[in-house]
Amino acid sequence: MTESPLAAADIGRAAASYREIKSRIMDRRFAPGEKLSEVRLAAELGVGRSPIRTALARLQGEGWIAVSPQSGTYVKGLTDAEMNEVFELRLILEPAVAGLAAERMSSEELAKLRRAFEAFGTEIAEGRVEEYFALDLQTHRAIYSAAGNGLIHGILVNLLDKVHWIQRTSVGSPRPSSALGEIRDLLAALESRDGERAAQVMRTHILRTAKFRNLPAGATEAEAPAPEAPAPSKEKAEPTRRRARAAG
Amino acid sequence: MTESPLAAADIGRAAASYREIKSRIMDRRFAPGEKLSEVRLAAELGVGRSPIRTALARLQGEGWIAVSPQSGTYVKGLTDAEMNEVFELRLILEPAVAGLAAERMSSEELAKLRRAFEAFGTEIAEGRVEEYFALDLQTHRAIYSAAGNGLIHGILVNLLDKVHWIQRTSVGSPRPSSALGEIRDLLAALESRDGERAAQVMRTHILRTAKFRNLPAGATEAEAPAPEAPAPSKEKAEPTRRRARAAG
DNA sequence: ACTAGAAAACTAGTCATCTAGATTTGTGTC
DNA sequence: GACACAAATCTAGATGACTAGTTTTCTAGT
Repeated sequence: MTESPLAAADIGRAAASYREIKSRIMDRRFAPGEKLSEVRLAAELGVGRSPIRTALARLQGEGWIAVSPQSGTYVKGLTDAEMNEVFELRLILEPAVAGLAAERMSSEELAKLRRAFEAFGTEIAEGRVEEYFALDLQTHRAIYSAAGNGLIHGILVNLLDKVHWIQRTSVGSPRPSSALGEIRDLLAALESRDGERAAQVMRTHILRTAKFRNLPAGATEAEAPAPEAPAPSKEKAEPTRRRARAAG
Repeated sequence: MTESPLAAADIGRAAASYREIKSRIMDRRFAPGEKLSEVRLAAELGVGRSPIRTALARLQGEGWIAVSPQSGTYVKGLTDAEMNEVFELRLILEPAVAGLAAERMSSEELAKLRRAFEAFGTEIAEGRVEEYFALDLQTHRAIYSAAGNGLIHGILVNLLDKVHWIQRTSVGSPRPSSALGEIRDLLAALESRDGERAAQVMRTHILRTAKFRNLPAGATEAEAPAPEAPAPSKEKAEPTRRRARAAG
């Protein structure tokens, strides 16, 4: 029943399955530690097992799930250590990419970013948090593209998804209006075509973002105490006990 | 006939197929532009199509092949632009990772690298080029591991495979004994626990490596004039005409 | 009630088969 | 010979059946 969310739109059932499953992981309808049965997913999405397997293989490659042969497929949450790894990688790549973008971004693209920034206003009002996130996302993505390196672009886009997941996982995260100033500085650096400065501003921006993510650390602890992924190793793992399906 | 190179050793047929296919791509038994039929691979490796598909999906994710639905799977060579992308990414990541490694590498691991270096000798004699490459590889891998970031480690290991492929693709590459001095400097920087210096030395090392790679540019042009990959895009591509199998 | 062990259920891995679409080949026409 | 069109062939995509292994559940024995 329910519905058939993916009727092989026009991208193939495997790609559609990938999108749907990843989407559910991203918004935590599939929580970390949850078991994903191929047959159940196939039935639920109205496709055979093959496209599901293709989708899961890709998700595994991107680090979203872990497969234990003959046992089960589990949603892999990021441990604190892995979150730090993501942060560390961003801190290396993003400033460098911002530096490249300062030299390579087209004036048109830059003007577009500037317009989007001006349109936003001067502070992050109550209900406009999502809007700010969108602006931030647009800025980062534009920088990734402008750097003109497809390899790095792919890595960063995937990384940004993980950051997004982390943000949704952690506490609602306070974000002061000063964050807008960071984007303003970033734009200014890009417009001045000063790679060094753009890199430095980006570095600061990411450090601040992480600071507002890290402080929960023991405060809100949303729901599950410590589900996490059940050891991606081929060894005898200890998969968390099968949990009742959250989704209706 | 031939043989059955992978009898599902102990890692599963899919993983074995992945290794074998990637190995053949790496040493150019599967050349860029060559068409890889799933059924042919399956027959050749003595497995069904499913493990082949799993292996190909992974190789696709890593950028080694491109799949055109209902048309064919093609070995994806790296264009000059993509080689530059690899180089650019290395130039960003490796110095940063070397910096981390300088702070985090254990003294034992460091001593092991030192021993391997001392054992090599003072210059790269005639028949010892492969030996030098092994030393270089060992050093780089040790640094990747010592940085203690699994995410970056995975990226760099995959990247190193591409570098390896590029090296085998380009001209035999001249490598002067001065390259040994670079490794010596690198080790010294690591031993002094000076992250900044390690990063700078690594940066120089990579720049020199690239220099000796780039100079062919129009010299030896080994075999195929310009096979390359047939547009990974979903659009109407122009797959190179099926070529006779090179392997006997 | 509790443990041990057997049986049932469930899992991903693999295979053979079928399908839809792209490509190549063959053939007739001019 | 050159072109247009149709048929045959080859491709990856997808499916259902089956396998080997794990995990859970049931049951017998104490």
